[in-house]
Amino acid sequence: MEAGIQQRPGQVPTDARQLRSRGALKGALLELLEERPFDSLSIREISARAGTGYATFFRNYPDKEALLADVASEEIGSLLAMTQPIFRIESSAESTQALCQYIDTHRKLWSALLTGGAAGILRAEFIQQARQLAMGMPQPESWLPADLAIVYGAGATIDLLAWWLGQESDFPASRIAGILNRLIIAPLVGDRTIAAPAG
Amino acid sequence: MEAGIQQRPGQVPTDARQLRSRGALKGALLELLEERPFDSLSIREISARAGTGYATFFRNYPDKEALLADVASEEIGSLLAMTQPIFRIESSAESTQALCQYIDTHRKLWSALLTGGAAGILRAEFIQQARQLAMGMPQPESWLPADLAIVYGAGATIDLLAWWLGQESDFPASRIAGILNRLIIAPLVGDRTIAAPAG
Amino acid sequence: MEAGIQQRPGQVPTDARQLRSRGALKGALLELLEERPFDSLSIREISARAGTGYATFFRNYPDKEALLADVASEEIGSLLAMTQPIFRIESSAESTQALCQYIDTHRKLWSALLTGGAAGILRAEFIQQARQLAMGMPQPESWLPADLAIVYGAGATIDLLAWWLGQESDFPASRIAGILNRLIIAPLVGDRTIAAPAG
Amino acid sequence: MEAGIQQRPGQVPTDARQLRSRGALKGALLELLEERPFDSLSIREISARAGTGYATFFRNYPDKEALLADVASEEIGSLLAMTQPIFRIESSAESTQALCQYIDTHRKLWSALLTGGAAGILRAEFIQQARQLAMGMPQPESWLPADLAIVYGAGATIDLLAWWLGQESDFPASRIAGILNRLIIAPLVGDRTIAAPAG
DNA sequence: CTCTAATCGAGACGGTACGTCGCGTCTTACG
DNA sequence: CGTAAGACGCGACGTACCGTCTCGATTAGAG
Repeated sequence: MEAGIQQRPGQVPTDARQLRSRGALKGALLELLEERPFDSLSIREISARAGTGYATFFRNYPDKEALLADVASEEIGSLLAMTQPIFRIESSAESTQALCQYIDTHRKLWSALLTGGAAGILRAEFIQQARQLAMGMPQPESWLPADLAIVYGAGATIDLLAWWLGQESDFPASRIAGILNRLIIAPLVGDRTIAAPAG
Repeated sequence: MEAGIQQRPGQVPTDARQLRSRGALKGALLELLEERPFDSLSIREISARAGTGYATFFRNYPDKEALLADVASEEIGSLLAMTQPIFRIESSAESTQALCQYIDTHRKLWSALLTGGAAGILRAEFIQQARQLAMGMPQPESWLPADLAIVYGAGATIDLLAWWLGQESDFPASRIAGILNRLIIAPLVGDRTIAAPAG
Repeated sequence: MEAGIQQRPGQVPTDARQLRSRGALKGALLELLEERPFDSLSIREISARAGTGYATFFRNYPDKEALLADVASEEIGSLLAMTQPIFRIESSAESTQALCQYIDTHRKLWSALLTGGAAGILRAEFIQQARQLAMGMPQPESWLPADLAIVYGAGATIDLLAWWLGQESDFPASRIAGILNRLIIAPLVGDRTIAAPAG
Repeated sequence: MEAGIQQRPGQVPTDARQLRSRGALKGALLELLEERPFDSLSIREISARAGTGYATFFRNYPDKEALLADVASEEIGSLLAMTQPIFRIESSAESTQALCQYIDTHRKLWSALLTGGAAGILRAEFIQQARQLAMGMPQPESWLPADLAIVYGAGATIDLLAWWLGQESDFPASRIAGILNRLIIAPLVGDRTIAAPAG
């Protein structure tokens, strides 16, 4: 019988064919996301673009969302790898700068990921990876539940970036980084020197 | 000739039958939202629950989202009517208190609205009404684009409330109001007395 | 909800749309049967030929076989209406003549019905109608169970006709009628004058 | 190179592994036939039951029907070997007796073979072997085309046996043999002494 | 208080995507 | 290094829902 997913979720398959299929599907999704919003894509369409059989999709992912989550997981991984120490006080300014620069460089991809039906899944994936990162970090502030700090920090960052990417006018990455720092990061880490640099 | 919607959008119908139909549909949606997430509801199901004919749905709303937007618009209207002066510095503490109290009182409803596929539309509706409210208010801060202030304020508030409603443990409304105030409102209005009440 | 068949099986619908759909489907099936064997036809293909939506097929018939049974039922009805008294001794010769003539006239249709995967359903439908007809008739012979008489008579007749229609050479209907009479009918009704006309 | 069938159809393989595979497949089919109708069996299922690889099936048979034909051919061979002289006048009574006895002894197997989707292939296989047997025999009767005699004789016999095996009540083999003799064999061979034993 | 037209229920229809299944081929990875 | 396991492309299946449509039957509100 060949029903169901052969690989456990989160497990990279070893079979070269599966690797090829998944790669093709991920690539096709990224391509299509730059053309149309996520919701409007059908599995048939993604499979066709990937040059893969329709049923093969289900051999690798239970649904469209799982594929997006896979893609999102990778992209967010790249993003966070670049901006790891974002929550450390001493370097948050540099981190937010790096993050916004990275997004700006891959603006088209991230526009696709953050606008359209994909945002929800991206947010969830971002929060999850943030949780992973936060495990070894100290409790930020007593008045703020740790989990809320993560959910809020990740969610608000996503919102801010989505707003940025959705604007017509051209805000430079540095300005957005500054806002991100002052509006979101600073209140989280309790650093007053950021909140009022001019003071 | 009964094609299309008889009433212009945003226009309340005068015919008693239409009023009854819309009321029944809104009620049915609210009922069902407390049972299952929005995405999983079908128009057929909502119509059946409302005791209304299937086609009648389309005589009143173009799609499922429009009905949700209608419901959301009303609920958010009630919410904001109760907490109007939230962005005025002198009364933000009281406003956030009132807001969280209101949500807590209608906890079940707002859980349904903010968790499940409905959140996106709620957020959009909330932002739109926030924009209306903000029209007569002064530009908050120069470093922060006005529209971003609204989008961020509304979005982050929604996120915070959604996190709260999704928690198992019982955070009192007052504590959430405090966090809301310090984490979101204060950085927006630039009031340092909130961000560091002990200072 | 619109799942399932709205009309009880064997019940002719009153809705004009359903009548039209069923008629179109039956016609399409008959057309296609003259082109390719029944097994190789897909529901999609029949629907397309009928100019009817794919899902509409299932609104009217549970599967391909049911549609064939419907068509078969009608055709066999016409056939038997023409040859009712086939099992009455005094007129069996005339009846078999009429039957074979009728088949010969509609040779193409009956070739399609009796060759290809359709034969099994045709046989079943024929047996069922034969059972109906036989209800008011006397027990034929004690050595022969009544039900077997029907099953055998109907089945063997179908086989004979199928053989005839599958032949290249041109047997006249009258000859087949004679064989049918002598080989199948006579042993059933126990008439020796048919079995040995020369005796 | 494993494309295509290594053995010509009708050719018994010499390779021990192929012999083992085919045997296992035939055995598995026979087992499964006693559980569910032929149509509902899948090649995957038969292979699994046989303990053989899925692809191995195709190395030995082009499709499911070919395997059934192989099985059927053997079983019919055994059957006919036991009842060879069925069409010889002088011994038809004994032959039909033997045939029905044999079927009765292997009732379960033959029930499976004659009821369910397998009947068609069995009928074809039976007719083919009957044609082989009939090659050396004289033209039975001038009014009856020789090929029709075979097709009809084989088909009607199959029908009669299928009816018998499908009955709830317990007809003894001898009675069925009598009916077979009188209803089918006698008209074919033109023996009036069978058709009316009491006369 | 009547009559006319809008609205209603019911539900069939053409479409489209879903997720499952089985086929027959072809590639892998293992023994 | 040969063979089982099984992934693949293909395509049909039957289901679900969408949004449109055609029916009477009912009912509201203008005259």
